[in-house]
Formats: sequence, structure tokens, C-alpha cells
Amino acid sequence: MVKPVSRPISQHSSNALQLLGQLVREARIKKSMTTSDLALRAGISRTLLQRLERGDPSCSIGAVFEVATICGVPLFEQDPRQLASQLGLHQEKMTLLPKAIRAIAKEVKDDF
Amino acid sequence: MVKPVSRPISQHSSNALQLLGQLVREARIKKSMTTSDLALRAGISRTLLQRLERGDPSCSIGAVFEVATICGVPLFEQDPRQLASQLGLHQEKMTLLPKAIRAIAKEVKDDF
DNA sequence: CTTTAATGAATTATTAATGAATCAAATCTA
DNA sequence: TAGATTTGATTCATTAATAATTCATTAAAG
Repeated sequence: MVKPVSRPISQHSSNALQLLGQLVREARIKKSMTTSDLALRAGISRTLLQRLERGDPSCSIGAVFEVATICGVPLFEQDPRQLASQLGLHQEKMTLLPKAIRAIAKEVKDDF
Repeated sequence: MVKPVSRPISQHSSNALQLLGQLVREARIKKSMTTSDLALRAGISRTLLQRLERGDPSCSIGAVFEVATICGVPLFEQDPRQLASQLGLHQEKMTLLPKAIRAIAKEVKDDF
């Protein structure tokens, strides 16, 4: 098997990824869970958990968020109820936005 | 091709995923970018961007974070420099934590 | 110090994600 | 309203992610 070429990623994204992974790791350790424990609870392999804690961009976001949730790492809102309500509010806001975007801001006609 | 069985995911994680997707969508629209525009800039397919905005758990976290970054959706810290410094601080903190966890908290000996 | 277990790292087979293409439906602007 | 374009939704081939396994290293606790 050949090592896949990873997609380019900005420094900012990479930093955020690493920080999230570290927050998970910190939380796991504070809860005295082994990597195997946590992986099992999250329904993923230990291999994936390891990559996840390292901030690997190719992990599925579902796996990362689920692990974070189990560890108690806050996702937007720590409290599930607050998050749910925030989601609800946002869905209403979305209603008001345009549904489609007209791409090209028409160039100024100056060929007179 | 058969539709893969998606992994079970908690409501909380699912909500966070959806919210993030919506924040991206909102930001994209406010910047008057089409889905094709944004997908192109992020180096991903429009297909993936669509799933991402819907909060699909199976998207790679790298793609999601990169898109969020491009749109200006804050990841921990809005400001790249702040995030970088926060990451640095955290790495120091990690140094102080135990490197490995002893799984079973030994039961209390009370068989006297 | 010794023992025991957890972690890190690497490899490979299997499974799923991603991209490309297409078409219909919805939505914007002139 | 008409025309043009974006979006939503599928399908399928290709590529990459994930799980499983193994082994070496490191760290915890008696």
C-alpha cells in the first residue's frame, strides 16, 4: 500500500485540529481512561483514536466529535440542551438567507 | 455500490455537526460565494461541500475545518495568532500530565 | 528494580469516503 | 415571466480511511 498524498491544509486549520486532539487527550487522561477504553466506548479503533489525538486531518469529523463528546470536551456549547437550542435558533435564521447565490458580480460597463 | 451503514452517533455530536455545517453555509452565503466557488477554493468537490454543510459525520475533519477557515467561521479562536498561542500553551500543559494510564482503579482492600 | 500494562508506530486487508458526471428542481435577476 | 444558473440529489468508479494485528518502547506501581 502506498502512502496517500495528504491534502494541503492551512496553518490555522492544522492548529485547530491539533488543539482539539490535545483537548481530547487531556480530558481522557484526566478521566483515567486508556486509549483502548475510550476507543471502545466511542466505537472506534485504537488506531483511529491515536490519529485523532494527534490532530490528523483525515479522520472523520463524526468520530472526532463523538470522542470529544464522550470526554466532555465542549463542542460550541458544553451543555447539550444549550447546543440544541442554538441549533434551533440558527435554523430559523437560515430561513431568511437567500437560497442561491448569483456568482459573477457583473463587471462595470466602461466600454463607451 | 451499496449504501454503507453509518456509525451510530450521539444526539449532541450530531447537533454540533449540523450547527457547524450551518455556520459554514451562512458564512458562504454572506460572502456571496456559490457552492462551486467555495469548493474550488477549498480544494474539494462540490459534492463534499454539500454533505459538509448538511453536517454529515463522515466528512473528513480536515475538509470541514479548512472550509470553515476560508469562510471565517471561528475554530476555537477567530484569530490565527491567538489560536497558535493557545496551542503552544496547551502543549506545555500536556507535558505535566501522566504519559500512561493504569486502567483498573484497584479495588479497596476491605477483607480484614 | 521488576513486572505488567499502555502507548507509539508500522503494515495490510477491508470498507467507506470522495470526486466526477448527470439531471431535475428551485431560485435569482433582467 | 423568461432565461440562466445554482442547488439538490443520485450513481458509480477511484482513492483513501479505518480496523486489525503485531512489535518495540515507555511508563506506572508494587
